[in-house]
Amino acid sequence: MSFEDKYNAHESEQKIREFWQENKIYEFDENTSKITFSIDTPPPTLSGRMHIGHAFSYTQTDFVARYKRMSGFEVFYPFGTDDNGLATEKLVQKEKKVNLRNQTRDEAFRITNEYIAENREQFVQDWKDLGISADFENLNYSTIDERSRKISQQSFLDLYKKGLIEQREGPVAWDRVFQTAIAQAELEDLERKAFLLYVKAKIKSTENTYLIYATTRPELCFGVGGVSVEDNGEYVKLKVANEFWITGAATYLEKFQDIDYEVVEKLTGEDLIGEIVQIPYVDRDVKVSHDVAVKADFGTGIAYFCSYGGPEDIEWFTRHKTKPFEVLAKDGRLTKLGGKYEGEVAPDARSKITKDLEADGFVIKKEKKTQNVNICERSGADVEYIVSKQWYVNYIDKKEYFWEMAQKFDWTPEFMKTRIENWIKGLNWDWGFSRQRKFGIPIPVWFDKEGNKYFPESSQLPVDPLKDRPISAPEHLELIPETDVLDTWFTSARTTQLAISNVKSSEMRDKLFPMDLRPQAHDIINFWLFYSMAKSNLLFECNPFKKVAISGWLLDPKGKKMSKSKGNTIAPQEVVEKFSNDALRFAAASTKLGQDIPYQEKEVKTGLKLANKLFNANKFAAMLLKDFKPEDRDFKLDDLNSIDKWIVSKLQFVIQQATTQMDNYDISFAKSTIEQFFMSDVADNYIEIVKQRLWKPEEFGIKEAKKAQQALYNVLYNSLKGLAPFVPYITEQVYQNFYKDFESEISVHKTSWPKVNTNFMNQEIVDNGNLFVEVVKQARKFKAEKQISMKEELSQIKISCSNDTKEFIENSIVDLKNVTSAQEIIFEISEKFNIEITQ
RNA sequence: GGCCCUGUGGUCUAGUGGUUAUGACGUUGCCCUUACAAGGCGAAGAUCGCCGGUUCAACUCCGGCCAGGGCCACCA
Repeated sequence: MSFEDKYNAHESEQKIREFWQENKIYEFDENTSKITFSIDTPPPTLSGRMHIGHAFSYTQTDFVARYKRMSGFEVFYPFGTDDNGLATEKLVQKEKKVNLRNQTRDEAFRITNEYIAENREQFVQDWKDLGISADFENLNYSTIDERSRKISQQSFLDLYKKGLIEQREGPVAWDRVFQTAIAQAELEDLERKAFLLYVKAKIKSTENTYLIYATTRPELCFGVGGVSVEDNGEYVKLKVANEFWITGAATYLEKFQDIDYEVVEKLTGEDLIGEIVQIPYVDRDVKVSHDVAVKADFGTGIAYFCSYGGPEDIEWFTRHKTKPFEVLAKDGRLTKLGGKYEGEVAPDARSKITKDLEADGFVIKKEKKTQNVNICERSGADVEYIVSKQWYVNYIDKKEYFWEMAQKFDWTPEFMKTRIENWIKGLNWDWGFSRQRKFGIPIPVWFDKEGNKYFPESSQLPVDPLKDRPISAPEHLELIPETDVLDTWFTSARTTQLAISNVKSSEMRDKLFPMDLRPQAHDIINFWLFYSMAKSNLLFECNPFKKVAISGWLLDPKGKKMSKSKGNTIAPQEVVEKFSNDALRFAAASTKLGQDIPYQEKEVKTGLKLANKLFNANKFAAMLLKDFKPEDRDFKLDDLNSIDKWIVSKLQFVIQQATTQMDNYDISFAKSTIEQFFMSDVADNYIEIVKQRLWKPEEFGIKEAKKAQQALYNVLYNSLKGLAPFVPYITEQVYQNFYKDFESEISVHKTSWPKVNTNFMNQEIVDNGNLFVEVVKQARKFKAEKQISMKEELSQIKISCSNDTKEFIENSIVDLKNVTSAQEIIFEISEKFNIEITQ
């Protein structure tokens, strides 16, 4: 192949991609003797198309994969899709025009998997286009496919056998729209306005005396479990008209400014404990008690707890050994306990009861307040806490162990470790993993009439309890199937095993686990990362991967979060259309791991520039190396002229530095180390300096030209290999056009990462060469300032330098004269380096 | 409220005790120099968020403050 006139990125990338596919360049060889490097690639949700944040984070992983491959590892680089969740369910329903909830599970799986099979190729194409070097053909999975269901259900059985799983009744965070339990991690914060009502509750034992409590959830009063005060706290009794109000001593001045009152008595919490109060509309006695959560100087110093206003209330009930009341049903509506408000959803009941309380004179004050409430991430409804029977992985007592194991990961960047630390240390709940949804992987359990549990044999997995029976159960026994499904994280926490299950050789499977690298974005540290490590540690007492590399978010050019609703998203497909895949990858290579960075189109532009430069410099080299032979690749440093030695020697330092940077996952640094060497030292300087010697061997000598050819081939080829992980298309194109005639590998991506040749490393040569280049720069500057052409001749350049430098420069004096067009170059021995130019 | 990250020319960014403070984009002058006009070679442009401290020496270390972003928690 040879070089076209101009580099056409789109055409070229298309052809190169086909070439890779035909030749299976990135296929994983499970019979390899090489050391493996395994990557737990995040499976994207099969929906819509790849977004630009994906483009950046996946390429960042790809740089590592390609580097490792070139460094001699057999890279295990799978690519699955996460199709187990609501997003997929919605998508399939929309595209297939079916309601999956009306189907049997088997049918729902069949339809979904059919959809995935039909669309996977197209969906994954964006990643392939980007040059992600995963083994898409052999190492794939879907989190809803049969293998995945089997693995998920097996891990349920394993955890159960270990005694870590339990089904129990208890309060759970609840999504009333989807009518399912949800996890701590599925909550989202929402800031909004709410009314804080100050309500009076009559003390039964004393006439006209009331406790004042405040609440934002008046509709939950029917679930009141008690009223609490702080036992040692100070309270006051106020006389208001002909009533007596009891409230906190520290705050009444501020709270009741608008009210005409008179302080009649000072009290402590002790004085109130044991009293019976009447909460408006609640026809049940409520006792006043002490509770640690109540502070006399906060609010009114008096609080009621209901089932359930929030997690705090749940603990409150536990502390007081009080049985909760079922005020809200699973659809989020008030039960018959709610009296006249029965059937209303909480927000509606709230506004109605507020009006009633006000009308009946129970509200003494109404405060508008900004509050942060938890809403369900998926439905957007207020989170309610209700009592129901759920399945749990009991791990709350293992927080310390988890934190210990989390510290064993090799974190990049290091500070992301504190995220998981905060999360683990702040965990309050066991892992409630059952979901009351139809679409999902079923929990593999049956019950008999007495409530005994029956489990399937491993050999029959995956099962659907709704249609299957456990082999072990007596034939005529009547069994009731469990209808709940597993939380999606229960499945995606095992992506390592899912990916590895593609491998046939069990020996190889063992080698691949734990995986070497888990790349992921920081927003799911508390989900995917945490659940993955928790589950692996519960099952095997080991971490599922060794290194964690956390990528940042890609923000819009102004540094704001991209979102569809804001309309500030950028489609990677359009960027590629405008520039190229290499260019987009280059931009991704410019960002530091773990940092949120704004998208800068100029970086993409710079990437295209680099690709053009690679094309042109190598096209030029191909012309000048017409008579170059494979055996010419070998040379000794001493065979070369001094400026040739310079570029070859400098290359060694560059390789050394870039290799260290890659090993430390300092990807953007490695990229710019090589890029700068190639752009500045090789293209701008070295090639310019030796151009004439290469062009005119008849004038400057065949032997002299050969030296430059040898150095040029060496530095260009190694630069090409060093840039191959970042811009795989253009480097492959150039390799196919030229280097393939000299090298044995079929693809540049099968060649090895540049190695440092210590015989070529010489700091003195590099220093002197840099001074040589300085002379060139000064001459250019001189001409630029005089506004004359670069071709214009200079009569003399006088260089003041050390004797060593003089000898170095003199050895390449012909090149210096050529590049500066100086007629005469004279030297003066001096400690201080200086250049004088005469026109 | 606790914790984490960030603050360097117009914009983005490198820089972990001594540098003429890096590079890119943008701006600008010259040049169609036999690879490259989606180019080449130059130039201009930064009191390194603010205030203190440590030090012979601070963009760099320490403390405080300010600003932006994030995580977690609280939320009667």
